[in-house]
Amino acid sequence: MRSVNTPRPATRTDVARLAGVSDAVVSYVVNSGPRPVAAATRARVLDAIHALNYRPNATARALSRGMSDVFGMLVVDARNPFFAQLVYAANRESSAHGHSLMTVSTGGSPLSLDEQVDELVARRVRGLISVHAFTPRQIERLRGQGIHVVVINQPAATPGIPSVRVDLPAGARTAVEHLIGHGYRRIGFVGAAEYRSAREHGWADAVSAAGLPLGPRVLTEYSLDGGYDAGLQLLQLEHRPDAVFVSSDQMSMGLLAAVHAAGLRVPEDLALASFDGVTESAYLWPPLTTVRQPVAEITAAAVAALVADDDDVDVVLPTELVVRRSCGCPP
Amino acid sequence: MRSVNTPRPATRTDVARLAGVSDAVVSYVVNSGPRPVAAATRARVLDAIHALNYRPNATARALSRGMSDVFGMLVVDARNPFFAQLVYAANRESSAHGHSLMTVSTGGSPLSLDEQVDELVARRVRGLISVHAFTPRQIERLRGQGIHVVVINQPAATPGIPSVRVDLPAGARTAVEHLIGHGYRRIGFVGAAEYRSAREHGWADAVSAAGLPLGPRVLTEYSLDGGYDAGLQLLQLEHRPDAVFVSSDQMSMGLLAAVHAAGLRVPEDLALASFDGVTESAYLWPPLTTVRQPVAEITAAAVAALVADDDDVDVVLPTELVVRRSCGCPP
DNA sequence: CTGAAAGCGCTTACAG
DNA sequence: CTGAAAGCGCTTACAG
Repeated sequence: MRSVNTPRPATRTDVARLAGVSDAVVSYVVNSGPRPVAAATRARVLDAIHALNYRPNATARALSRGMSDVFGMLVVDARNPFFAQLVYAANRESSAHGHSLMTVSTGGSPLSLDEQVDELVARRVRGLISVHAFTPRQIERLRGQGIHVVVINQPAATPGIPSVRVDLPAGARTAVEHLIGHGYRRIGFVGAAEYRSAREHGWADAVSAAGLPLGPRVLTEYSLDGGYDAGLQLLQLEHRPDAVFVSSDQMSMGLLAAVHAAGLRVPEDLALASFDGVTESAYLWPPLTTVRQPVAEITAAAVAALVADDDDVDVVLPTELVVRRSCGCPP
Repeated sequence: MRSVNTPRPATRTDVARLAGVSDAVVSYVVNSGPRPVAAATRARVLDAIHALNYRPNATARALSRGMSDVFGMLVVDARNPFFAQLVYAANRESSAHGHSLMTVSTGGSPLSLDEQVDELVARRVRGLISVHAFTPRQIERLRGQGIHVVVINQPAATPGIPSVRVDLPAGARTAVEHLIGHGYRRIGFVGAAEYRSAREHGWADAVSAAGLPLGPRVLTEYSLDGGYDAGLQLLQLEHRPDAVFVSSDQMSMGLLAAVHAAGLRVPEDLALASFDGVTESAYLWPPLTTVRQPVAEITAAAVAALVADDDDVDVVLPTELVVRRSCGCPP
């Protein structure tokens, strides 16, 4: 059972009393403003803070300021390694700016996206990093609450809202061009229905530009199982592709499992180029040739946009093709 | 640039005014208590809430109650798939109980564990789910702030603090016994220095009980790279083991990469049994035989302990050996 | 440079 | 069943 007398944490008033100053002065030194404090006074306050092990109550501050110092982050599923790395990086980046991060995996919740955003709004998060696009109505609502928003990794910028993204079609194109350079002539595509366009267009452009016919296209889910399924479908085809561009490393991992289970080999029976460049991609067999998204730079730019509060930001970051063995390159 | 006149969100007073009642009554209906409200009044309030799209301000509520409705969660690194799954499950479980979850990956932060806990304390989190053990001093401090704590996945219970765990040695034992059943006689161990004892003891017990000599033991980091390194070390040994028990699926993934890179095969050249049972383990090549930890049950019990506020809880959950191909079993 | 005081949006005894 | 009022721990004009 819980012990009876729980000593309450020190408050700003306790500190003020001990230091012999007013509450306001304690606030001034804790926040380094907005008014100046004499050096001697400041020292006394600091001593008192230390002696009492005082930590400002973040909820009181949030109420008073009308805004917390928490950022919210919306991803589809933080178990996907790419999102996991984004969240991890965003966490570090937010901390560096004195903010905490509250992450929600929107997929797999019984609540709608709007309801999940509402929860964050109720907590008065100061900013929101979202991999979901928002409708003008949603943006208006968020803005009405004074919440800054930045949308990341969407194929295109939403007007009037800061966005940080990567040139998805260009990234896909470099991967497919690399596959073409290997001499593969029948290049398939695996992607997800919802986000199909950007990466798929990159694939289609590269294939067409090389004067080749479009290979088979499989649309599935962004998941391990989706990738596995896609692999199965591809392998069952009467006329199999000799290479495939897969829209995410997680899908590639699933697809690889399907190929192995069929007793076939990558790249000999089916070459593969992937997208994301998560750490795991180097540890799969074979190691993935993949388009690396600059996770640290994405989150850094996103947090910067939140902090700067400039709605006209549209940062487009470059991707980088990481060549490993799944495409057929030598070790 | 941001639009000028941001309409402020509706407050409880707005609702009260519209419904023609006092602020207190709005509170009573929002919280279904602590005082009863007449049905007709209640209906008017609900209408007003709806009309104004009112959402209670969570920060004001937290200040007033002295406690937020947020749970904190401490993991080492949420990019590790096992932790990612724990976090995901804890998130869902918390939501089901009306709580939000704020997760922090303690590794890789420049802050100490104490400092990271302090941040959560400053936010007045109501409870804390931690994969780290706490010292009596830390527990005392947390308790002093009225914060409930539950420690998960530690090898042993901390007296006076609720804990939810798995029988680590028993789990390891079943995996190693399975390996022994295959006829392997020289069985190695891969684990991490910090948590070595529990899983390592299980391995050692099973090996000794079978009258076999202990195979080589490699201590490294809980990471992909740690697993890769361990694989390298094992393969360089003059007298290689014919099987190995690896302490985590993430490490196993790294080790598998090392084996493949060396042109060797699992299980033919080195059989493998792993620990955790993350989703990914089924998609590796070969699929991992692994000791599955009941992630959903762990988080459910942890949240239940937090909600119940009973310090004497010590839940020990069973693991389950999932047999796949890495141990040498047929597909 | 410092302090007294109002206010942030809630909750909760206390009266009625 | 309902309301007036104090209080949670901060911040921030406003005076001095």
